[in-house]
Amino acid sequence: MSGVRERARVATTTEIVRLAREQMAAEGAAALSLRAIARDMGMVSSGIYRYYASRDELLTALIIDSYERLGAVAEAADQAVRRRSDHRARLRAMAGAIRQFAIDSPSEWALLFGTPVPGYAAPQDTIGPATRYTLVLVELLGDIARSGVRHDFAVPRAMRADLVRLHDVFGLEVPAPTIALGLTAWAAIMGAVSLELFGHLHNVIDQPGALFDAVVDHYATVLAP
Amino acid sequence: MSGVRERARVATTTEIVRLAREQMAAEGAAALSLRAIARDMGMVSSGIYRYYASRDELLTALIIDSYERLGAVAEAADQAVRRRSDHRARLRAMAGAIRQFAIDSPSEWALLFGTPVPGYAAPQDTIGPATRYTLVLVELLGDIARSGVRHDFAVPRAMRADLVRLHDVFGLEVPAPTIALGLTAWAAIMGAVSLELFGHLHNVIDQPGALFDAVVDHYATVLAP
DNA sequence: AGACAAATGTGAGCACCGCTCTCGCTTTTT
DNA sequence: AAAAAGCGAGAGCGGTGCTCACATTTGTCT
Repeated sequence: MSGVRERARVATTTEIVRLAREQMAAEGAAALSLRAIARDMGMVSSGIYRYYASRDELLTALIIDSYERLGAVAEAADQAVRRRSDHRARLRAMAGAIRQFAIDSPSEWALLFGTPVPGYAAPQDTIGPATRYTLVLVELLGDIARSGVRHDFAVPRAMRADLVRLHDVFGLEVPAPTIALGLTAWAAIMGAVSLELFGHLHNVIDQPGALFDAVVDHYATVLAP
Repeated sequence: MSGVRERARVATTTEIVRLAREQMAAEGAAALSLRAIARDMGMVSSGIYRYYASRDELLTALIIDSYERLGAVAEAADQAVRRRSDHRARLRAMAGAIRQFAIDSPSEWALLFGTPVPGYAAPQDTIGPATRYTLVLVELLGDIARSGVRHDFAVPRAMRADLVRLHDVFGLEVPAPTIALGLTAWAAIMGAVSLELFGHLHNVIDQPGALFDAVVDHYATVLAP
């Protein structure tokens, strides 16, 4: 156990992932080529398949890794706000970190939130890491609720059962209107970042980041008055 | 002029687009294959290039067409609301039509708002049709403003210059806070639809459409109180 | 009506892709 | 020391976008 081979294997897989990220950053996620990675490693193309059984498997590994990193930056941004009761600052920090992640590595953002790769179905392994960054928002909503803030929002009928389930199964102690508004904020943040990143704002406004600012400002006042 | 040849050419290009849509619906936008289209038409693969010089050119044609259709459904939904002063109903109708478009043809939605195809840069031809569906929202915002509603929203600094430009260049007579909030609503709607369509809600809530409902409800009260 | 040119389709070919399989070689386990 | 498992090489299959020389069809102009 823990022989030369194992260490070599870890090194090889790490190198594959590194080259995959490099290639993804340069050419986009859909252009990821196992053959090119093998070529860069001085290996014959079939050798890659000893480490990743298919292109989808490598994609899954990259996706999980990206979700973890996104979760990590969101958590770090939230934790960096010293005054924990400054909920607006925490929302701004969290959302800003998510946007910065997208700007820093657009290919990763596209991998996570862009068009699903055709024929690729996200396996179970991804759903855990995928929810990590959303938990930061849920935590914040909990703190807002605990501070006594109550939101006046008529929760849509279709959402009520889900919120009851979240309460019963996950022990979520946040009022339904707060969660519902929080999910709305989540959608708006994700939408603003994606619209900005995918270039849909260039023909509307000159400073694409302004839409993000507006979204965050709006929800800062809505969620943490 | 207007000879047999021209009609045959139109028929062929139409057939190509039809088959492309079919294929896209079945396998996703990124899996679109010129060879497969040629095969379906009983033509040798190189023949396609007489009609579309490249895969990207065909994609551009599909994108423009999809933008036009999205714009058309949004316009139709808005126009179908008889009481023009019922701004909430118009917002719901417009947003609902956009969501329905996405659900009906997810591959088209992915083509417009998903990951940009790697190496593909949207040419100038697309920006006109691309803005058509947003004009429906802008029109609505104008009617809301003209009805006397004033929104209390601090427009982000980065957005002010853009809104001034929209006013000066396009003659947009809508107060800045209204436009800013409207753009926020736009981001939220797009985000909710994309999150739902790309399957990012399945692990959060059971009824993915509920988030969309919440978003629309929220902005109905915010924009048209 | 006939000549000419443009439009159209053909088939071979290039370079790439994901992926499979077999064959030796090496490291690890028994 | 023998058996097993892991690994890289190489050939090969079927697919892709795209180019090019060639033949054929078709519309137009003299």
